[in-house]
Parts: sequence; structure tokens; C-alpha cells
Amino acid sequence: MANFQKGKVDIVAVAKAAKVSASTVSRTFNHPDLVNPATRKKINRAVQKLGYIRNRAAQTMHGKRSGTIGLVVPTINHAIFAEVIQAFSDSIDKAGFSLLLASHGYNLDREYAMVRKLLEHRVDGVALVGLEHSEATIRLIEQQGIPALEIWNYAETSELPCVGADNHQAGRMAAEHLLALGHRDIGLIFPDTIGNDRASHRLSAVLEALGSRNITVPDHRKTEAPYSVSQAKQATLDLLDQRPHPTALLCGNDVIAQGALFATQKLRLRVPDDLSIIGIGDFKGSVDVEPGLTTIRIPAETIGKLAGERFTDYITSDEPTNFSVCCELKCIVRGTTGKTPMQPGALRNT
Amino acid sequence: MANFQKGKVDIVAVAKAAKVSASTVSRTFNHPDLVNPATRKKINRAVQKLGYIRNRAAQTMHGKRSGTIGLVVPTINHAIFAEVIQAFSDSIDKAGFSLLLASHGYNLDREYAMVRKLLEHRVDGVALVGLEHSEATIRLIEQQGIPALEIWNYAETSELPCVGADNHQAGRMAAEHLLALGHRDIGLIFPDTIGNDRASHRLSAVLEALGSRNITVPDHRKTEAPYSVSQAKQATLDLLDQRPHPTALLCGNDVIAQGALFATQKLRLRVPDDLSIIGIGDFKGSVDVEPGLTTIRIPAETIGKLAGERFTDYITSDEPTNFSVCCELKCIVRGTTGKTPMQPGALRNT
DNA sequence: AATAGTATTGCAAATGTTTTCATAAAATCA
DNA sequence: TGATTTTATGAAAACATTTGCAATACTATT
Repeated sequence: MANFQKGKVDIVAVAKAAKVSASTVSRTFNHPDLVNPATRKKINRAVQKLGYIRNRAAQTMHGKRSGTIGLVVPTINHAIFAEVIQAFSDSIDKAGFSLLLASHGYNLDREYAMVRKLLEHRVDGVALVGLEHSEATIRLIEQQGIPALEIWNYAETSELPCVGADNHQAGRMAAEHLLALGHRDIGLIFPDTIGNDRASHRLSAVLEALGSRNITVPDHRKTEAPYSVSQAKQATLDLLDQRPHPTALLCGNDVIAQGALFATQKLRLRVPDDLSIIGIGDFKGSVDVEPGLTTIRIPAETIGKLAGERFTDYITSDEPTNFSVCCELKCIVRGTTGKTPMQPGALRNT
Repeated sequence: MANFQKGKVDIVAVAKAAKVSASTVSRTFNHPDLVNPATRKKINRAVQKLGYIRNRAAQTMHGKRSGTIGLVVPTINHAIFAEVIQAFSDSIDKAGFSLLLASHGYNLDREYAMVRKLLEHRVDGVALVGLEHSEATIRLIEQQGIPALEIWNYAETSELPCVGADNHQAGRMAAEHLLALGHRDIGLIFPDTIGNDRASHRLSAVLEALGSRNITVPDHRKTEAPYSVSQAKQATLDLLDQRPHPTALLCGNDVIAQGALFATQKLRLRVPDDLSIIGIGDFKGSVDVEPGLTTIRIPAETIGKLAGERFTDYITSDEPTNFSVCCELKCIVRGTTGKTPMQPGALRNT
């Protein structure tokens, strides 16, 4: 009963119903202070009655902001990205923006395509996860002069503003925690580092930190595992097949660390008595495994929230000032790390 | 060097550069077969040179589709929703649509607000998770005459088309699996069922299935836990404090089941020898815990994918035909369920 | 009461496209 | 070769809004 002329409810329909001009209706929305309170009331009643909903597309055409922000992630499906997306979404929502989300599955060409797609929708800004992007993507962003942001990683050298954490530091902190507990024989499980700046920053920092204590990690103490609990579990089983096994495992991320933990359960190793495990990330769920996973917390939620706030500020500001935020890391000690066993490297496992 | 008149690259700029009219440029995009290949080439060159990107906002204003689909979820942050979102996103992307994502944190009023927001952006359709929505939301959708879809749950009685699984059946299947293994003394851990149709459907089906074998579940074998591994763990610890403890635990979802599993590890109970555990959902990660979690698989990925496909078909079709899909459930038997111990209910735990 | 100032409103142009209609050029047919 | 169809293009209207400018009505000031 509300809108008779089905679908024909535009600003002029409202104007007609309220017996004013379209301009006045428009003003009621955009500059309410410029219109007489009485008229405003009339108009609002008409809006209610007709069920009018503003058309952002038409506004956008007018040079007004579209009110959307694009976010391009490698995948929505990883706990850690889901957390960032959630926080980012909430944060920009507070500023009145909507989220256009796209994922590229770790394919930089697809990332380019996604950014283009978002640009067609005239997003007011585009946020990208990570520091690695195709040349074309960067050029596109620059050429279109659209506000852009790198989220999740932090690096001073980045061409774009970024809000994230320093993965180099994360690696160092993890290594130092194990060193402080007396571990010298440390196994490393990392994802493939090519095309993954996070992993490579972490790994190089770990090796550096160990090196500064004159510890080198022999090849048979290093193994690779993808971002998958079950595959990490298998990789860990292989690694722990050696006698003596290392006294600690440093994992490139929490998913791998979880896989490692499950592997030790299968082997009936006691954690942390027989073996310490540390991860990086502090994913949702890391606190819940038994025992709780010691890890370097990368504050996903803070990053997402902060990124959203700063970015919307930047976009809505008249004289935008550049920004970049490096979020603090923290070593969260839970149950999977402990002092070195008495006889380092002693074998007690079946 | 590309766009001199910074930001002024519209269709007429391209037209000018290619020495044709704007109409022809538009046609090259929308009806390429209507324009001479030679002209097309000229135009494409101009597009390249100027870095022109189509303006969907302007198209939208023209009654063309906006090319966006809105998805409103309770939260992005749960493994299971992340999986659906990913699949849905990929699926609609293939059909050329972009995803406008919003979350409401289980607040139906916020859900309404989000749908409104999406409508302002003139999405071509809106997909909602679950079957429970405010009266206002339903009215809004109906009044605006926008294609809508319920995703994740399936129910014949739904007012809107839906793509999802039948939670009643899921509950029954879980109960029947335990019954088939000989369990008669079963503990139940479920989330609060008010305002959660999924949980309540599952629970009532479980009680029904048990009832049909003349098994009633006494109150001290029922407990409540929220969607949180650690809180479920605690709830399980409380439940298992009783002697004798039940021979099996049926959990309302996999997150709870994981918490339960961690609890048994803490209690040094052997699973499944001392206690069987079954979940519902088959979340990402359920396969990876040690031992692998037996559960009723709700095919999140399939649901998301199918929903995306059907919905975009529906939207782009000239004569849309109604649709609803009930996705198949499957009992995935892994390591956490086994035959009843010899003496049912015997206590062997510390 | 005349003047100046302010508050409120409407008109019309502008935004970037798509599409209908008309026209011109080229190709086909007898 | 003239008539007819087909192909290719452009002009202009339409889409739903915003906003600069102008006009009107009201209020305050002298």
C-alpha cells in the first residue's frame, strides 16, 4: 500500500507528496540546517509514507563520495584475515561507509582485476592486504588517484601508507623467547617464503637472532609447510622423526604451530616438557588448544579497527595528511613453551 | 602522463580521443557487435591511453544493474561463516558481481539497518544468513521488491527462497550415529536456543530421536555453552565432573565439540575409548584436531557456491523462477566416536 | 515606513552513462 | 543503375540526484 507506482519512488515523488521542490528534499538530507523545521517534518512524513530510500548511485555521479571502501584480501577463509575483515568492516561502518570485499586467492593478477572492479564501483578508497602487489596494481592506483592503504604488514619502505605489524620483529621476538628459555636446538617450520613477505621477514629475523648467538640451524632442522593444520602436522611428524629431536619448534604462524601441537599429541610427546612450541600470530583458537599455544600476538583486531578509522578519517578529511601505523607485538606465553629439558636433545620419545 | 586532465576521464573524453561520439564508446562496451571492428580498436586504444574505467554508478542510474550483491551475516569472524562468505563471493564474482558485505553481530535491528544501507547502494539482491529476521526487514525487502535470499538454513516454511541445510535432520543424524554405536547415556552441550533457530532445531531433533528409543536425557546431562571453544571447554569440565560420566557427548556445533575435546585432554580421558564426542557442522579445523572430530557435515562451501550461482541466475534471468535448495548432510566418522565401553557408564577417569 | 539583512525555497544546469531514433554510408539485389 | 536492405554512427533524451544562483518572504533596524 505504500508505494503504489511500484519502484518509482524517487526524490521528486517525495517532493510532490510533500508539496515542495526536489531541491528542498535533497537539502533535507544533505544540509538539514538549511531547511525550515516545519518543511522538514512534512518531507520526512512523505519519505516514511512512500518508503523512499536514497540512491547513492545518483549521489556518486554527482561527485559526492560513493560511501564504499574496497578491501582486497588473499582469502576470507583464514581465521586471521576474517578477524581483520570483521574489525575493518565494523570500523568503517561507524564512519558511514560500506564494505566492498574481494579476494584473490594469492594471485596478484587477480588482485589487479579486483582493484579494477572496485574502481568501477567508484569506491572512495581501496585497502590491500600485504606489501606485495603487481606493478600494474600500483600504477592503477596512482593513476586513478584513489586513496589506498596497505593493511596487515608494516614496512617503512612501503610506497603506500600502511597499518600493520612488523613481521621482522615478530620473528625476532619468537626466537628470543626460546633462547631465553635456554633452547639451542631449535626446529623451524615455515611456509614457502617466495611470494610471501610475511613469512620471509619472519624467517630471516629468526635466523638473524639465532645467528647473533652463534646458533646456526642445520638443514635437517628446517622444514616447509603450507597454511594448513593437517599438512603442518605431517611436516612436523617428519621433522620429529629424527633422534635426537630438537628441544623446541618455532613455527612461522599459528596454524602451523597448531599442526605441530597435534603432531606431538599423536607421538605422545609431552608439551612443553619434551618439546616447546611457539607460533606467530595468536589466531583465534590458539588460546583454546590444550595446552594453550605460546605465540607472538599480531593484533589483528586492532589493526583492522585502526586501519578503518585512519582510512575513513583520511578519506573524509579536507586536507588529508599521510599516515602509517606500526602496531605493537606482544609475546603471549601460554602452555606450549618451557625451559630446556636437562639434557638438551635427549630422546625419550617412542 | 596518461590522464592530463586528472580525474576528468569519462566516456566523452575517450570519445574525443578516438574521434567518435560518446554513444559509440558506450556501445563498444555494452554491444560490441554493433560497432565496426576498426572503430572498436581505435576506441580501445583511447581507453588504454587515458586509463578510462567505466563508472558503474552512472550505469546504475540508468536502470542497469549495479552489479553488486549484498550479504548480511551475523559475524564474519566465525570459521563457518567465513567459509560461506568466501564461497559466495567467489561464486558471484564469476557472474560479474561484486560483494557488499555487512555484519550485524546477532542484532536483528542492526540487520535491518544493514539491509537499508545496502538498498541505498542499489544492490541487485540481498542475501541474509538464517531464517530469523525482524518484521521490518521482511517488509522492507518486500516493499522495495528486491530479490532476496536466505542462506545457510533450509526450511520449507520460509517466506523467502533459501539455500541451506536442514538443521533438524542434522540433529537426528548425530543422535542416530551415537545410538548405532550403542550409546544410551548421552550428554548434551548446546548453545542457548532462544534466538537461534539452528540450535533449537538441532536440539529438538536430538531429543526426538533419543525419545523414539525411549531414552530421556536427565537435566544433569544437559548443559549450555556459547559459541566459544574455551567456554565450551569449561562447560564440559563441569559436565564431566559427575560419576559416572556419560559414554558420549553430543555437541550443538563443532566449536563446542572442540572445546569438549580439549576438556577431555585436560582430564586425561581417552577419546573415544572412555568417551565419544560428536559435533555438528564440520568446520574447517575439525578434521585436524587429534583425534579427528566425528561430526555431521554441513557443506558450507557448497551452500555458499550454490547460493551465489542460483541467486545470480535469478537476478540476471528474464523470467526468474523461484528456487530453494536443501543441501545434503553427511555423517563424517573420524576418531572421536567409538563403540560403547563394555560397562556403560563405568568410571575410569581420575 | 523604508531599508537592510537573513532565512527559505525553487529553477535549472550539471553529473556520466545508456538507449531510442534518425541519418548516412555501404552493400545487395533486380 | 536505381531501389532496397543492412551496417555504422551520432544527437538528444532520460536516469536521480546536487548545488549555484536567483527570487521571495520574513525580521530587525532606524
